[in-house]
Amino acid sequence: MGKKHDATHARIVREASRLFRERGTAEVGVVDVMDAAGLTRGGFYAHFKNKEALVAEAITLGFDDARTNLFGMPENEGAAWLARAAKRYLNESHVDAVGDGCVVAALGTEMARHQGPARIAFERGLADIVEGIRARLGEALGGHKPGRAAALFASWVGAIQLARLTRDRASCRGILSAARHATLHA
Amino acid sequence: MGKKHDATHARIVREASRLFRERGTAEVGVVDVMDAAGLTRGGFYAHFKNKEALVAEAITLGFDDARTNLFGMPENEGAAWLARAAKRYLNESHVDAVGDGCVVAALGTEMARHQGPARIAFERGLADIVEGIRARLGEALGGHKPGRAAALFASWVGAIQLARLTRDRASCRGILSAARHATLHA
DNA sequence: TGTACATCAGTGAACGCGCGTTCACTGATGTAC
DNA sequence: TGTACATCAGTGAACGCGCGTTCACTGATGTAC
Repeated sequence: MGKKHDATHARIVREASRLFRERGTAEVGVVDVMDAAGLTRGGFYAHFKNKEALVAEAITLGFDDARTNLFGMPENEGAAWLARAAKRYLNESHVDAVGDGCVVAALGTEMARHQGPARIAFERGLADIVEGIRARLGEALGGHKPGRAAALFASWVGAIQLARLTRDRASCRGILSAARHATLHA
Repeated sequence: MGKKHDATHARIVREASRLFRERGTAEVGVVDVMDAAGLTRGGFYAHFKNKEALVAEAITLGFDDARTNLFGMPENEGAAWLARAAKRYLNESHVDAVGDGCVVAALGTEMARHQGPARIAFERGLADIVEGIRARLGEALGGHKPGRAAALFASWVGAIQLARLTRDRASCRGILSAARHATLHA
């Protein structure tokens, strides 16, 4: 496995991760991904066993992005972290940038039905996120209560999804604002 | 259009609504739906212009179910309604019964990417739900604040989705319990 | 009431198309001596 | 340094399959007289 091979592999996964979030794993074909990576269809199987393997890698990359977004800032615990993370997650540009946004908000419902490697990757990524939130909440913010971190994250995921289903821009902003408020005054 | 035609039509839509929620609109074919309704593929186009039209009707039926579940009980406003609705929505049987469960929790992310009649039907159904919640919350529970009802519903939708992505039963219960708690102590 | 015809509701074979996957191949890069 | 060969990375045509859709048809139900 040479350097060029690895670089190409990474490029395919990155394009796939973006396309899958934008249009769904079922709606985006192997050809679409290879086109986006500037390659032809045949080369795909020199990099992946099959499409399912690509979906799994693309999801893992998506969760890397999510961790960076949620945890990659100076504030790293307690109320300061929570306020900052809510701002970074619950905003209009996240609603618009589906391809670069949270993989749970983009693919959550279809992954809940999925089986196989991609589903495994998704569960692992989600568990990591929830654990990261739990640790940062600490006891003061209820991080020790079972399900608290997951339910908090769920409220963010749901808010982004509903905002994306709301064409009216003012309503969209209202949802985000109410979700932030609920997060910070719970 | 005779009575038999109408009854068959309704049966197709009911089976479709269940199958689409269970397995997704892209993953369920016209043949799957017709098989479930005890018919052959060819008859489909005597009832629907195309698959998209069926998806739209199935979604509308799904929202009918959702309204019945959320609003069809004696308690009809304020804290009493909220407590009862949270119990009916945020429970384990809802997590398990995907085909009979909330259409937003089942198809939310893929509908956010969808265009056309099905998307229109989805937006309308969702707006109805949110308006129903807003009205029942009243001023005392913040129903007059823009986005409050939508953000509340979003937290429920997200909780069901994350619970469905959590294999461990205890964690699943923890999410539901935390989401109920957050709803009632906001 | 009975007969003849029209409409209804659904059948099942066939179609075109797009998708995931395979495979023989080619030009570019690396290696041995 | 130059030559001969091996490996690498990707090409592009072809395949089988499943899906949405069409269509000529058939048996059952309804209607006119």
